[in-house]
Amino acid sequence: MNERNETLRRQLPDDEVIYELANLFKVFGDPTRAKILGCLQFGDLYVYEIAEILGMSVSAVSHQLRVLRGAKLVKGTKMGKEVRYALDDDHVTKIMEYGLTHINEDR
Amino acid sequence: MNERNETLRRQLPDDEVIYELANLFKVFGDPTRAKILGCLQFGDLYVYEIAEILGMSVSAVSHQLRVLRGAKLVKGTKMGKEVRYALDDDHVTKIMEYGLTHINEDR
DNA sequence: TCGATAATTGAATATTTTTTCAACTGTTCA
DNA sequence: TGAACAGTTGAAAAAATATTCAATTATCGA
Repeated sequence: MNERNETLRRQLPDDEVIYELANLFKVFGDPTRAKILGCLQFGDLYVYEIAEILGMSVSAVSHQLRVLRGAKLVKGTKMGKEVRYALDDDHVTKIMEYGLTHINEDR
Repeated sequence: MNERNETLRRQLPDDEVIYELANLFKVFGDPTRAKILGCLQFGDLYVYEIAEILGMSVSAVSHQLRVLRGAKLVKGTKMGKEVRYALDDDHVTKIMEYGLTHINEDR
Protein backbone atom coordinates (compact mmCIF):
# COMPACT_ATOMS: atom_id res chain seq x y z
CA MET A 1 0.00 0.00 0.00
CA ASN A 2 1.38 3.40 -0.91
CA GLU A 3 2.10 6.23 1.50
CA ARG A 4 -1.04 8.19 0.70
CA ASN A 5 -3.46 5.31 1.19
CA GLU A 6 -1.61 4.22 4.31
CA THR A 7 -2.16 7.69 5.73
CA LEU A 8 -5.78 7.67 4.69
CA ARG A 9 -6.38 4.32 6.30
CA ARG A 10 -5.00 5.62 9.56
CA GLN A 11 -7.32 8.63 9.49
CA LEU A 12 -10.45 6.50 9.29
CA PRO A 13 -12.59 6.18 12.43
CA ASP A 14 -12.00 3.07 14.51
CA ASP A 15 -13.70 -0.05 13.30
CA GLU A 16 -15.67 -0.07 16.51
CA VAL A 17 -17.13 3.35 15.80
CA ILE A 18 -17.93 2.36 12.24
CA TYR A 19 -19.77 -0.70 13.44
CA GLU A 20 -21.76 1.30 15.97
CA LEU A 21 -22.61 3.85 13.33
CA ALA A 22 -23.66 1.25 10.79
CA ASN A 23 -25.67 -0.45 13.49
CA LEU A 24 -27.53 2.73 14.29
CA PHE A 25 -28.47 3.32 10.68
CA LYS A 26 -29.39 -0.29 10.17
CA VAL A 27 -32.07 0.27 12.78
CA PHE A 28 -33.63 3.00 10.65
CA GLY A 29 -33.14 0.86 7.59
CA ASP A 30 -36.07 -1.48 7.97
CA PRO A 31 -39.52 -0.38 6.83
CA THR A 32 -41.27 -1.83 9.87
CA ARG A 33 -39.03 0.03 12.27
CA ALA A 34 -39.20 3.20 10.19
CA LYS A 35 -42.99 2.99 10.39
CA ILE A 36 -42.89 2.49 14.14
CA LEU A 37 -40.68 5.54 14.51
CA GLY A 38 -43.05 7.36 12.18
CA CYS A 39 -46.10 6.59 14.38
CA LEU A 40 -44.32 7.64 17.50
CA GLN A 41 -43.59 11.08 16.11
CA PHE A 42 -47.28 11.81 16.60
CA GLY A 43 -47.43 10.66 20.18
CA ASP A 44 -46.84 7.84 22.61
CA LEU A 45 -48.49 4.51 21.92
CA TYR A 46 -49.07 1.07 23.41
CA VAL A 47 -47.72 -1.96 21.64
CA TYR A 48 -51.12 -3.24 20.54
CA GLU A 49 -51.92 0.19 19.11
CA ILE A 50 -48.77 0.20 17.00
CA ALA A 51 -49.56 -3.30 15.82
CA GLU A 52 -53.09 -2.25 14.92
CA ILE A 53 -51.99 0.88 13.08
CA LEU A 54 -49.37 -0.99 11.07
CA GLY A 55 -51.50 -4.09 10.54
CA MET A 56 -48.86 -6.38 12.03
CA SER A 57 -48.76 -8.97 14.77
CA VAL A 58 -48.01 -7.80 18.29
CA SER A 59 -45.13 -10.24 18.39
CA ALA A 60 -43.42 -8.89 15.30
CA VAL A 61 -43.81 -5.35 16.60
CA SER A 62 -42.45 -6.34 19.98
CA HIS A 63 -39.38 -7.89 18.40
CA GLN A 64 -38.69 -4.70 16.49
CA LEU A 65 -39.32 -2.55 19.55
CA ARG A 66 -36.58 -4.49 21.27
CA VAL A 67 -34.20 -3.54 18.48
CA LEU A 68 -35.29 0.10 18.74
CA ARG A 69 -34.82 0.02 22.51
CA GLY A 70 -31.37 -1.47 22.07
CA ALA A 71 -30.42 1.46 19.87
CA LYS A 72 -31.85 3.87 22.46
CA LEU A 73 -34.28 5.26 19.93
CA VAL A 74 -37.45 4.48 21.87
CA LYS A 75 -38.23 3.75 25.46
CA GLY A 76 -41.07 1.82 26.98
CA THR A 77 -42.75 2.53 30.30
CA LYS A 78 -44.86 -0.07 31.97
CA MET A 79 -48.32 1.22 32.88
CA GLY A 80 -50.18 -1.57 34.57
CA LYS A 81 -50.35 -4.41 32.12
CA GLU A 82 -49.60 -2.21 29.15
CA VAL A 83 -46.34 -0.69 27.98
CA ARG A 84 -46.35 2.81 26.59
CA TYR A 85 -43.68 3.56 24.02
CA ALA A 86 -42.17 6.95 23.21
CA LEU A 87 -39.28 8.29 21.16
CA ASP A 88 -36.21 8.43 23.36
CA ASP A 89 -34.18 11.02 21.54
CA ASP A 90 -34.74 13.96 19.30
CA HIS A 91 -31.99 12.85 16.96
CA VAL A 92 -34.56 10.41 15.66
CA THR A 93 -36.65 13.20 14.22
CA LYS A 94 -33.60 15.11 12.98
CA ILE A 95 -32.06 12.11 11.27
CA MET A 96 -35.33 11.21 9.59
CA GLU A 97 -35.79 14.78 8.44
CA TYR A 98 -32.38 14.73 6.80
CA GLY A 99 -33.23 11.49 5.13
CA LEU A 100 -36.44 12.94 3.76
CA THR A 101 -34.59 16.00 2.48
CA HIS A 102 -32.19 13.77 0.61
CA ILE A 103 -35.01 11.77 -0.91
CA ASN A 104 -36.93 14.84 -1.95
CA GLU A 105 -33.97 16.46 -3.64
CA ASP A 106 -33.65 13.46 -5.87
CA ARG A 107 -36.95 14.11 -7.59
CA MET B 1 -59.66 0.30 14.87
CA ASN B 2 -60.68 3.25 17.00
CA GLU B 3 -61.07 6.81 15.78
CA ARG B 4 -57.77 8.04 17.19
CA ASN B 5 -55.65 5.30 15.67
CA GLU B 6 -57.51 5.57 12.40
CA THR B 7 -56.61 9.26 12.29
CA LEU B 8 -53.03 8.50 13.22
CA ARG B 9 -52.71 5.90 10.51
CA ARG B 10 -53.88 8.42 7.94
CA GLN B 11 -51.28 10.95 9.05
CA LEU B 12 -48.38 8.61 8.44
CA PRO B 13 -46.23 9.21 5.37
CA ASP B 14 -47.08 7.13 2.32
CA ASP B 15 -45.74 3.62 2.33
CA GLU B 16 -43.70 4.54 -0.72
CA VAL B 17 -41.93 7.33 1.15
CA ILE B 18 -41.30 5.06 4.12
CA TYR B 19 -39.77 2.44 1.89
CA GLU B 20 -37.53 5.01 0.21
CA LEU B 21 -36.48 6.37 3.56
CA ALA B 22 -35.75 2.95 5.00
CA ASN B 23 -33.86 2.13 1.84
CA LEU B 24 -31.68 5.18 2.19
CA PHE B 25 -30.77 4.35 5.76
CA LYS B 26 -30.21 0.72 4.94
CA VAL B 27 -27.45 1.90 2.65
CA PHE B 28 -25.66 3.52 5.59
CA GLY B 29 -26.41 0.48 7.70
CA ASP B 30 -23.74 -1.84 6.41
CA PRO B 31 -20.20 -1.55 7.80
CA THR B 32 -18.55 -1.98 4.41
CA ARG B 33 -20.59 0.80 2.88
CA ALA B 34 -20.13 2.99 5.93
CA LYS B 35 -16.37 2.51 5.59
CA ILE B 36 -16.46 3.38 1.91
CA LEU B 37 -18.35 6.57 2.70
CA GLY B 38 -15.84 7.21 5.48
CA CYS B 39 -12.87 6.99 3.09
CA LEU B 40 -14.48 9.24 0.57
CA GLN B 41 -14.89 12.01 3.13
CA PHE B 42 -11.14 12.52 2.84
CA GLY B 43 -11.06 12.72 -0.91
CA ASP B 44 -11.89 11.01 -4.17
CA LEU B 45 -10.58 7.50 -4.75
CA TYR B 46 -10.31 4.79 -7.39
CA VAL B 47 -11.99 1.46 -6.80
CA TYR B 48 -8.76 -0.44 -6.27
CA GLU B 49 -7.64 2.16 -3.74
CA ILE B 50 -10.80 1.73 -1.71
CA ALA B 51 -10.36 -2.03 -1.88
CA GLU B 52 -6.78 -1.71 -0.72
CA ILE B 53 -7.58 0.65 2.13
CA LEU B 54 -10.39 -1.54 3.40
CA GLY B 55 -8.58 -4.82 2.74
CA MET B 56 -11.40 -6.18 0.59
CA SER B 57 -11.69 -7.59 -2.89
CA VAL B 58 -12.30 -5.17 -5.75
CA SER B 59 -15.39 -7.14 -6.64
CA ALA B 60 -17.00 -6.82 -3.23
CA VAL B 61 -16.26 -3.10 -3.20
CA SER B 62 -17.66 -2.68 -6.67
CA HIS B 63 -20.90 -4.40 -5.70
CA GLN B 64 -21.30 -2.05 -2.76
CA LEU B 65 -20.43 0.98 -4.87
CA ARG B 66 -23.31 0.06 -7.10
CA VAL B 67 -25.64 0.18 -4.10
CA LEU B 68 -24.20 3.54 -3.07
CA ARG B 69 -24.61 4.86 -6.61
CA GLY B 70 -28.21 3.66 -6.64
CA ALA B 71 -28.88 5.68 -3.53
CA LYS B 72 -27.20 8.72 -5.10
CA LEU B 73 -24.67 8.86 -2.31
CA VAL B 74 -21.57 8.52 -4.46
CA LYS B 75 -20.81 9.07 -8.09
CA GLY B 76 -18.15 7.54 -10.27
CA THR B 77 -16.37 9.23 -13.15
CA LYS B 78 -14.49 7.20 -15.67
CA MET B 79 -10.92 8.39 -16.12
CA GLY B 80 -9.31 6.23 -18.74
CA LYS B 81 -9.47 2.69 -17.51
CA GLU B 82 -10.03 3.73 -13.92
CA VAL B 83 -13.15 5.05 -12.21
CA ARG B 84 -12.81 7.80 -9.67
CA TYR B 85 -15.43 7.83 -6.94
CA ALA B 86 -16.61 10.84 -4.94
CA LEU B 87 -19.38 11.63 -2.49
CA ASP B 88 -22.40 12.84 -4.41
CA ASP B 89 -24.17 14.82 -1.78
CA ASP B 90 -23.35 16.69 1.38
CA HIS B 91 -26.24 15.09 3.20
CA VAL B 92 -23.95 12.12 3.50
CA THR B 93 -21.62 14.00 5.78
CA LYS B 94 -24.48 15.62 7.69
CA ILE B 95 -26.34 12.37 8.25
CA MET B 96 -23.20 10.62 9.43
CA GLU B 97 -22.39 13.48 11.76
CA TYR B 98 -25.83 13.19 13.36
CA GLY B 99 -25.33 9.50 13.74
CA LEU B 100 -22.02 10.05 15.48
CA THR B 101 -23.58 12.61 17.78
CA HIS B 102 -26.23 10.12 18.79
CA ILE B 103 -23.63 7.44 19.46
CA ASN B 104 -21.43 9.74 21.48
CA GLU B 105 -24.27 10.94 23.67
CA ASP B 106 -24.91 7.40 24.73
CA ARG B 107 -21.57 7.09 26.51
C1' DT C 1 -2.18 -6.63 -31.90
C1' DC C 2 -1.40 -8.65 -27.45
C1' DG C 3 -0.89 -8.73 -22.59
C1' DA C 4 -1.76 -6.44 -18.41
C1' DT C 5 -4.69 -3.75 -15.55
C1' DA C 6 -9.26 -1.60 -13.74
C1' DA C 7 -13.71 -2.37 -13.07
C1' DT C 8 -18.28 -4.48 -13.60
C1' DT C 9 -21.44 -8.29 -13.69
C1' DG C 10 -24.13 -12.72 -12.74
C1' DA C 11 -24.70 -16.75 -10.34
C1' DA C 12 -23.84 -19.50 -6.31
C1' DT C 13 -22.91 -19.63 -1.62
C1' DA C 14 -22.84 -17.90 2.91
C1' DT C 15 -24.63 -14.98 6.28
C1' DT C 16 -27.91 -12.05 8.52
C1' DT C 17 -32.29 -10.52 9.47
C1' DT C 18 -37.32 -10.64 9.83
C1' DT C 19 -41.52 -12.90 10.71
C1' DT C 20 -44.32 -16.50 12.53
C1' DC C 21 -45.86 -19.54 15.96
C1' DA C 22 -46.34 -21.35 20.43
C1' DA C 23 -45.22 -20.98 25.08
C1' DC C 24 -44.73 -18.06 28.93
C1' DT C 25 -44.89 -13.91 32.48
C1' DG C 26 -47.34 -10.45 34.66
C1' DT C 27 -51.53 -7.72 35.50
C1' DT C 28 -56.42 -6.80 35.95
C1' DC C 29 -60.93 -7.69 37.45
C1' DA C 30 -65.02 -10.56 38.12
C1' DT D 1 -58.85 -18.08 42.33
C1' DG D 2 -59.09 -18.09 37.41
C1' DA D 3 -60.16 -16.16 32.91
C1' DA D 4 -58.84 -12.62 29.81
C1' DC D 5 -55.63 -9.42 28.11
C1' DA D 6 -50.84 -7.09 27.09
C1' DG D 7 -46.52 -8.01 26.15
C1' DT D 8 -42.12 -10.66 25.77
C1' DT D 9 -39.34 -14.47 24.38
C1' DG D 10 -37.04 -18.49 21.83
C1' DA D 11 -36.80 -21.39 18.10
C1' DA D 12 -37.91 -22.44 13.39
C1' DA D 13 -39.03 -20.97 8.88
C1' DA D 14 -38.88 -17.51 5.39
C1' DA D 15 -36.80 -13.68 3.16
C1' DA D 16 -33.26 -10.47 2.19
C1' DT D 17 -28.42 -9.30 1.77
C1' DA D 18 -23.32 -9.65 1.31
C1' DT D 19 -19.33 -11.97 -0.43
C1' DT D 20 -16.88 -14.96 -3.45
C1' DC D 21 -15.59 -16.70 -7.77
C1' DA D 22 -15.30 -16.84 -12.65
C1' DA D 23 -16.31 -14.59 -16.80
C1' DT D 24 -16.53 -10.28 -19.33
C1' DT D 25 -15.78 -5.38 -20.99
C1' DA D 26 -12.84 -1.56 -21.72
C1' DT D 27 -8.52 0.89 -21.79
C1' DC D 28 -3.61 1.44 -21.90
C1' DG D 29 1.01 0.85 -23.51
C1' DA D 30 4.78 -2.17 -25.34
